[in-house]
Amino acid sequence: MIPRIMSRTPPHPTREQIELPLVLDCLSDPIRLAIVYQLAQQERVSSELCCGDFNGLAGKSNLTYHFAKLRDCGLMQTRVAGTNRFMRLRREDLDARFPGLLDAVLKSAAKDADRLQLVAECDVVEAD
Amino acid sequence: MIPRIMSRTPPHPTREQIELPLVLDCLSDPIRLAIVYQLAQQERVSSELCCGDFNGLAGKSNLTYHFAKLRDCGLMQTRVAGTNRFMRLRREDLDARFPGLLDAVLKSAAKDADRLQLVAECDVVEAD
DNA sequence: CCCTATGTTCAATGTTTATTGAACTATCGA
DNA sequence: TCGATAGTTCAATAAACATTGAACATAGGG
Repeated sequence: MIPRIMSRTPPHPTREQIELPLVLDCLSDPIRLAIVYQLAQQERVSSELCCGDFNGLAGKSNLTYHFAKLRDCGLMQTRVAGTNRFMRLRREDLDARFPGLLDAVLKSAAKDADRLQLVAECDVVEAD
Repeated sequence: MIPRIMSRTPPHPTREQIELPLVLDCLSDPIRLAIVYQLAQQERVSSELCCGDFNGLAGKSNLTYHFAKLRDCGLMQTRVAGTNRFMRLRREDLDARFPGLLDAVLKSAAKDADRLQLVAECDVVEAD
């Protein structure tokens, strides 16, 4: 049996490798849009969140799947710390690559927060 | 045998029915993004294009499929005129619903025009 | 050192998607 | 009225996608 390695930082695309269609496709999924939205709100505070902070959105293994997609398209970065993985938006890279895009999407999402069942700004607190 | 009707204007969503995830999903397909991009360039001129103007992008029946998706999500409008169907971007509705979004996507696409194999501004002329 | 918490991997599942080509509908002009 | 032109519909297909649960890996605390 080949042991599988899980403890290393997964690969991320470089800034230049970020592709518009992949980014848009990532953002088109309601769960991933909610993840990105939540990460964007966190930017004002500590800028990082860990997997468990999104448990309300889907099951654990399903979240892992969505995190991988968000990472692969360059929307977010994962940092491994002990048994936790901390994520943050790759805002600088996104803004450099596609100026105004992320903000336009986030503003649009905010406008439809109800419809999209997004967490309100003050709800972004850890659940017990 | 039930005769199928093809000559009536297909249904379009109202402005309020336009949904962010559907719009982003539509724009995430390279062929549809190219269609939208080309329609956006046409805005400066006659604002309308017909199906045949996109024949370079895919086969006819495949284009019909993509047009339907673009219509269903509210990105474009179809007007039936004789044996032609004229399309235009629903810019006003889009801008009202998600301010800045369409322009941000178009600007991002323009930046990657090469990578996305989009027609240059002056190339938007009918092929013989 | 074991137990628990955190998160990943993998295989299986059912759904949606994009793409074809062939058959069809509809309109226009000669 | 016939033929050409423009585009749609439908069925088939293969690929990609989202979701699940069970098994696993990893690190930290008693």
